[in-house]
Amino acid sequence: MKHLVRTSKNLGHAIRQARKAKNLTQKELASMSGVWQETISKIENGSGGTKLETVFDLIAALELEITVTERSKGTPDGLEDIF
Amino acid sequence: MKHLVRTSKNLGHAIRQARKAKNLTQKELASMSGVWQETISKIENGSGGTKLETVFDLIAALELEITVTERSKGTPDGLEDIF
DNA sequence: ACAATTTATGATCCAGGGGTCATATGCGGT
DNA sequence: ACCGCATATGACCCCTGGATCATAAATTGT
Repeated sequence: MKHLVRTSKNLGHAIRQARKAKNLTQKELASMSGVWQETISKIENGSGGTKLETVFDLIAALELEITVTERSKGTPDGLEDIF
Repeated sequence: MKHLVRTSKNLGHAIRQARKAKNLTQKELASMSGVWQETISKIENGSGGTKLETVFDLIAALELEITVTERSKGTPDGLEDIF
């Protein structure tokens, strides 16, 4: 699954989805990532202003990766989840 | 060009590279993105703690995109720039 | 419907980010 | 070596994110 992320809300969705896919509770993810459960809740719900490092911690714990590329020109291949 | 981003430093490199590729000065990028030149300087040099929104602003101005995917298992295809 | 677990909300505190301005340092061109 | 633009640094203030704790609300299982 590939998530195009343009907003905090997008990111929140991607993280929640990945967490659910691994059957983790926020609390579990919290203890694996070092990010508080309350903070995870806010992030998953797209509350903005999150710090990059916090995101990196979650991404790492969820075994995801972030890539930055040139914006795809043509028609997107339709397989991404774009929130 | 594809940048795997795990740290603020990675992000900084990706942004600087994209800016250079478009022949923009930090000041120009600043006025196009609404992010201060001084802040861009810090981000490009990998100073941590940046807020997500700031990054999104820069990414958008540079016509880049961020994607979140499952961490690639096997051998990376060797074509990415991994800082 | 209830109990237990999970998630959200609310408040407090503190550190640090980013806006802002001034200035210093760096660097390309001649 | 000098000049001008580019980038970096430093200081200040304000605001907000995240740690932390308590608790409310929602969800899940039986």
